[in-house]
Amino acid sequence: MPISSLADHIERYIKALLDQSEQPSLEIRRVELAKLFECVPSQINYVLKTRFNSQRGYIVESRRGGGGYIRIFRLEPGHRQDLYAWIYETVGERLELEEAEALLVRLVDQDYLGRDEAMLVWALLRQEAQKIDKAYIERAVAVLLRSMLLLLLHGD
Amino acid sequence: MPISSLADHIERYIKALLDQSEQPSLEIRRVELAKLFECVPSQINYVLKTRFNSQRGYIVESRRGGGGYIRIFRLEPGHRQDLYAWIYETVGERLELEEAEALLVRLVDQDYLGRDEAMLVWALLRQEAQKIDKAYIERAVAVLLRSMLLLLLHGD
DNA sequence: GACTTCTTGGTCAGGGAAGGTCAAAACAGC
DNA sequence: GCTGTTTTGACCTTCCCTGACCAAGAAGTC
Repeated sequence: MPISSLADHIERYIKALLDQSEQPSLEIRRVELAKLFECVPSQINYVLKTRFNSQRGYIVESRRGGGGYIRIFRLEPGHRQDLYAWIYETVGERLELEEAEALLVRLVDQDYLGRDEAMLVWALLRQEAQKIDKAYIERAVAVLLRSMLLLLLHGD
Repeated sequence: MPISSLADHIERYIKALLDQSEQPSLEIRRVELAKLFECVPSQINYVLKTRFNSQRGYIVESRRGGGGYIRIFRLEPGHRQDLYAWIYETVGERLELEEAEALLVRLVDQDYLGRDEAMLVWALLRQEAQKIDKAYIERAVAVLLRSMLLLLLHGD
């Protein structure tokens, strides 16, 4: 691997912008960034996909058409990126309710989550799971728990 | 500094007028607005159709001919006590992504939700929805949005 | 009252301006 | 050479904006 590929440069540039920004999110225009680094626009997508995915603690949202943009959220400013990777790994694509409960307990034990927050997540999870077709419960639990955790952990 | 199209500017202008106004409604003349923003009159219709539809909590009424006008009603937010019931009702069992976005915009407009929070929920929603089997997207969106909203609004 | 004209607003299709996807080529490190 | 990563380009989707044409109400004319 080269010390610094073009993708690495773009990654550093975006992270610097995020550092400067007061807000938790940043808006860029794909064409402009591409022009700045003298590359094709789709290179930006590659960087976003490999460096700014949710496993690494980022969420990317975009809009096409005139006035389009790409918005990047940094879930946790600074450190502890591994927490997000861990959540993605642990939750996975399917999760039983019992596993979800165990996971919540663990997060509370390790002080990533308050007890009240965990209870609320648990209550919501159970309530929604009740209404879901058996065949999809495990998938739904995974998606639900992951989203709620990302939402909660981001404020700390 | 959000990236803004002309439609976004017109939207903000109209909303500012509504905010200033004592009444929940506002009367405009299509030509005048168009002149103000140096665009074609039909651009105003585009803004009304995409930003001030009933999904987003607005009702538009108009009249042609001499002395014609366009009147925009902003539906007042329900009482805070009703918020949960309202969310359950509005989200329902299935929800299209488009409807979810409209609901989020509305909650921000009516100050139930911060702009940053709403953008994050939206980003998470889109991201998770992408990975879900088409046949279940609308059910999943409903469940996800409801959970995230209840999680965020809890405590207000 | 019927006709005409003027004054508004409405609709819709098409071009343009973003961003997305995917597969193949190029490249770097063993 | 083999493998995994990067880079590119062709093609696609979504959203914005305009202009030509349509519809309706008001006011004047006979």
